[in-house]
Amino acid sequence: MIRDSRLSSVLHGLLHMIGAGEPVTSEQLAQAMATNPVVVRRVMAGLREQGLVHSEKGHGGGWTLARDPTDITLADIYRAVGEPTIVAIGHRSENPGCLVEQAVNDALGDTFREVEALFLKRLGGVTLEALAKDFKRRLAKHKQSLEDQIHAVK
Amino acid sequence: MIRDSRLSSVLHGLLHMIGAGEPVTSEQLAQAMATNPVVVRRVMAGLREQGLVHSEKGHGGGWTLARDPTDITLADIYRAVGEPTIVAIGHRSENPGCLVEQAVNDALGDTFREVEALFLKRLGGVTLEALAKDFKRRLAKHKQSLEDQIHAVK
DNA sequence: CATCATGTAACATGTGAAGTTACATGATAC
DNA sequence: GTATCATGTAACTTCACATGTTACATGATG
Repeated sequence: MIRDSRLSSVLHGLLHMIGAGEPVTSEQLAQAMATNPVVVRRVMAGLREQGLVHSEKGHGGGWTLARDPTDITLADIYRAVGEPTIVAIGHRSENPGCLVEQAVNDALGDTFREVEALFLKRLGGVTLEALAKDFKRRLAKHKQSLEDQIHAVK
Repeated sequence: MIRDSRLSSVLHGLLHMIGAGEPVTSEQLAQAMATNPVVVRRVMAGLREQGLVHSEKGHGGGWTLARDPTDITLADIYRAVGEPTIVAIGHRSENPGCLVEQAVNDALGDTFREVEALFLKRLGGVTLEALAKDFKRRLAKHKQSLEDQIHAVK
C-alpha cells in the first residue's frame, strides 16, 4: 500500500516556502516539517536533483522554489521524494526464476502499470499553486472560526 | 507503494494446497513459503477468517481450501492477507486537524479510492484456479527444458 | 576571517514485520 | 485412556529499514 508520510512532510515544507518571500533555512523547515534540519536536507536533496527547489549556502541562504508553483505538480513531488515503483508483488529474496511469481506477473503486470499510471496522472492534475490556494483558504477560515469563538466568550 | 511479499508467499502455499489432495501441515507449507510453521499459522489464520481455507487438528490434520479455486480470486486473498487501505498519504503522528493534509485529502481523496478500486477490480479478475493452471503450464515447460538440456549433454 | 548555512558521512534510535520458543488445546490412532 | 500429532496463541527475540543525531567539511556572505 501507499502510505507516504514523506510526501506529506515535504508538502508542509513547500507551502512554507511559498509563503515566505525569502530563502527558508533547514532549521525553519525542520519546524514546519516536525523533524530536524539534517533530515530536511536529506529529503530536499531529492527535490533539488529534480530541479524543483534550489539551495544556497551562507548568510541569507536556505531553500527556495526553483520553479513556478503553477508548474509543479504533486506527481513531480511524489517522484522526487523517491518511491521506486508504486505497485509490485514480490518475494523478499528477489527470486526472478520463481514460477509462481512469473505467473502472477504475467496475470497482473499490466494491471500494476495501469494502476501506477492512473495514480500519477491524478497527482499530475494538482499543482502546488492550487494546493497552496486551498490551504490558505482553510487557514483563513480557521482563523475566522477562532475569532468567532473569542467573540462568543466575550 | 504496494509491495506485498506476504501475498506472494501465501500464493505459494495455496498452490501447494491445490496440488496436494490431502490436508497440508503448517510444517510443509512453511517449506513452500520459505518461512516457519508459526508464521504460516499466523498468516493462514487471516484466510480462515475469510472462509478461504480450513484447518484441522490432530492426525491427518492440516490446511485445505475451503472453497473451489474457481471461486477464489486474488482480491479475496489480498484482502484476507490484510492490507488496511491501499493508498493513503498522511503524517506519522495522525493529525486530523492538519490543514495541509485536509487540503491534500480534499484534492486527492477520490483519487485514492479510485486507484484502490481499480486495483482490487483487476485482482478480482484472476482466480486461484487460473493462476494454478498457468503455474502448472510453466512447471511442465520448465521440466521439459531441463530434460532437453540433459539430452543435449548426452 | 568570523559567521552562517548547506552537504554528507557515520552512528544511534525507534518501529514494525518476521522469526522463535513455549505451552495449551483438540483430534486421531492404538 | 494415553501417546502422538497438529493447530492456536501468547510472549519474546531478531532483523531490516526509516528516521533522528552528531560531527565535521565546504562554500558564501558580511
